[in-house]
Amino acid sequence: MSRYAAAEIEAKWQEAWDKANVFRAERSADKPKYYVLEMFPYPSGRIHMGHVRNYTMGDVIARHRLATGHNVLHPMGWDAFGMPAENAAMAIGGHPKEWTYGNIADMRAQMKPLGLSIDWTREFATCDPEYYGQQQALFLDFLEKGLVYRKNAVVNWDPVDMTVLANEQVIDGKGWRSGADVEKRELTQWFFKISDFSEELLEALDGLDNWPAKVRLMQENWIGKSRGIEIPFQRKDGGDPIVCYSTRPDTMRGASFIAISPEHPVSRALAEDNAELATFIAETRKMDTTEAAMEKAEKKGIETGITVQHPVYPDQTLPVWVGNFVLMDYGTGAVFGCPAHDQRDLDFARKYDLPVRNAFYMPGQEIEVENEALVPAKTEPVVFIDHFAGIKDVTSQDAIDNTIDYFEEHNLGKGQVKYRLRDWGLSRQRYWGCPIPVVHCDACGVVPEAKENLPVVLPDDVTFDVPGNPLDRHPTWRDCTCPKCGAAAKRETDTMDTFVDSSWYFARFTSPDAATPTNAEDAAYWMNVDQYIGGIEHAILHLLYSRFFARAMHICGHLPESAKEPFDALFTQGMVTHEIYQTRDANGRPVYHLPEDITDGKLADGTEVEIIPSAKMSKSKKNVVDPVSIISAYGADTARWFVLSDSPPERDVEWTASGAEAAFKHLSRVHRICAEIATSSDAASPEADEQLLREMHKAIHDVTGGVESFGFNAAIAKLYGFTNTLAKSKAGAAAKQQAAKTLAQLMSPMTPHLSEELWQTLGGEGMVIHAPWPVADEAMLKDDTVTLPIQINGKRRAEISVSPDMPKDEVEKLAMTQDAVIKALDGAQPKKVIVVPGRIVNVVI
RNA sequence: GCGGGCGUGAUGGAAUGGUAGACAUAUCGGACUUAAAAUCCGAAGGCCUUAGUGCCGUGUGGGUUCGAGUCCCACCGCCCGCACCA
Repeated sequence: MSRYAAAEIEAKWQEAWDKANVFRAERSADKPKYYVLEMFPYPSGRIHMGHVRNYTMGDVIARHRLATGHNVLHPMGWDAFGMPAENAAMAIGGHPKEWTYGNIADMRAQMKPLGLSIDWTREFATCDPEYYGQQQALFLDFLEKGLVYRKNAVVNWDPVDMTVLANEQVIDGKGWRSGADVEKRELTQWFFKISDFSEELLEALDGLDNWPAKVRLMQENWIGKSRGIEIPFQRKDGGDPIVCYSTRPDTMRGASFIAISPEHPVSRALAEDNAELATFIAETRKMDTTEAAMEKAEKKGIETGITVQHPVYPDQTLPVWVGNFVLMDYGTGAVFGCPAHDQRDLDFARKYDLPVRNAFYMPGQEIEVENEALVPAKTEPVVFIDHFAGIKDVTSQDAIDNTIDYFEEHNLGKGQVKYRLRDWGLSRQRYWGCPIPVVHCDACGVVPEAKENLPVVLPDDVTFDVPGNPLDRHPTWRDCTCPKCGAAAKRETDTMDTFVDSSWYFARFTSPDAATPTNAEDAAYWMNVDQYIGGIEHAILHLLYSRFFARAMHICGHLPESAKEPFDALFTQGMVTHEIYQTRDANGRPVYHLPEDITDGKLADGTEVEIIPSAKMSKSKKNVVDPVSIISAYGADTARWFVLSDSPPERDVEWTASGAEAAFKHLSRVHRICAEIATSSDAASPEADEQLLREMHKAIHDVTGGVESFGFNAAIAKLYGFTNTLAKSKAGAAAKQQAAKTLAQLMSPMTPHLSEELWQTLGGEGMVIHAPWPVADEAMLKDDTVTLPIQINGKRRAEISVSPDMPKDEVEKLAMTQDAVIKALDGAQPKKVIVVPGRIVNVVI
């Protein structure tokens, strides 16, 4: 009997699929379409287990849909622009373009052996001029519709390398290469007007029923709609009032200071003749621009000397401070501080000895705030002290509403709805990205490039021996003529954020060769993406940007109205993790070791290694397993089977050598069992046949359910069980062959090559990929008897075996005859008996 | 810091509010073998001088419920995101 020769089987069936052109997606009216998409990879050069897991999941869905009669679109491409290519060029020389296309070729070669059901004819990379040229066309359309504009924004500036740094390149406030203190610099940059869509993007979340609730919630919080109020505070020195924005005007009575942003016009004006303040503002500008860093940084302030009047209690005077924690981007760049009811304000007040005044307290306990701010939930009732709007015992939410009304009635302020969502800055001062297609003309100003001049192609003759954007120093690339007046002009040298590239690639896959960004018929037919799969790390930005882009593309006529929400269903999968093996060098610094160098917790020379629990696979920790070596050792089906087993897809899965070995052994076993069954001539056995077929229908039911609901691990557990049943069954050859063919089919989304081989061995007709998905017979799913546990006061004490249809009162009667029940009751009547048919009986005493 | 998530045997994990630990790994025992590998069969959450229809047990502490791994509150730990990483 032949062994399970994965390499041979896999090559053979991949060729057969190619020949039959099974994965080619063409529009068709006779079948329902199904578009399944996994987030496309960045071409780093090597595929990793995370890719294998992600693409295998998508492949299971795609192959299952194929088997259920759908016209499936399952494309693949490359998110190919970005910093790593430039970093590689700087570190090892070469050109980002060569590096990137070389990596794509390598990764494609590593991916193909997985046997994914991908229509490779639709493949593209975002760095192809054919793709980014259409992206430039989109940009021009957006510009025309007022969806893009220019404004000033700050960037991280490395004063030594004379270059703009990404947040990732700023480490503890210093440039990652130069180590110099990073400064902030203001540049004129392009922005997408995503904030115009705040309300729409928020409201439409409700309709995304097939998105994880957590992602919708994260997006809701990110958009951050708040109802608040703008309150002008009159300056005692007669200057323009300082307008504060607050979402908690119910705390007004406790206001004891005003804090304004260092970038606030008042701060800037004062700094001109206040050296101390100027220094403070300069210091603040050195802070990381990330929100996380701002929030974690020590809250500092400096008093301006300006005072304002409390709008409701005119005898109260509040000092105005400049605070490093106030963001100019949000609200009005000024807030009032209420230390009693806000922890940050309280810490600030304690630090600078500012007064702490309660606005309210909890009913029944009049607490003075000490070191912990009193912040009740908005729905909790509180007692207001001396409140101007005449409210006493109400919830904070009611108090907020009343206060806003009161302020509006008395002309003291204006209710305002605000969103946290900011416009999307897309300008990047880098070479390896999509050029922004505009020119700067001395006479006409900023002029969009003419569409017939697209694509604006990146020049190849650039060098990376010095930092900064090579486009800036290119001798001729910038030179162009103004599309408006024909005079000599200069190209924009900024390129687009790589998030732009990934915000519409899903639409481009519907017609990758179209001469416009999309083809209307193809987009109408294939959109939306029926199932999108990717990492939870993209829960906010990528998905929100894509939702915005779909709307903007609709406005410009590139997508139908129905594609405004481009992803019908979203699934966020977990990572592949691995243990970390570590030893220490002479200086006590950690040294990491590759898993393949470890045997029984030891290195080849016998040195014991420290085992650190599972963590995300990363090159620096060396806890990586190369899919290529796994595939050559065991085959793609084993790798696919393993990444789907054990862990639920949304959670992390730990790669273990023993697990991979076990997956291989199992597939070998299935191969062997099926080969035996194929040649078996056992006579039929009515009882055993019936039993096997019942189990087969249960397996069809459970595996189908698992595949359709992302319960791949559960589906695989069921397949293990069914394989055992089949192996032990005393059924006749015919029943066994039927069961084995079904097993091959049920496994085919996960182990497509092996399934084809088994199907052929068992005499199945054609290829399993063309066989319709089996359907479970409902009548075969019911058991004759069920075991009901009997609980007494919630603790299991006995069990009875009954027909699933036995009426409730009969089940109760039978339960009462059980020894354990009689003993526990001791002649008394039970307080209550709960019978859940088919589930449980609980006797309450 | 803020927003979101997760926490179950030695390990990965299963479990529409209804028998906690399915399935798998590692481990141990047995069969087969001259031997090993492979294969097959089986044991197994913890506790106990009472081995039971016993007690305890799903990060910690409370709560709701006839019944909680599951729902609610608080805390602890870990993970993801925080707008120029992709």
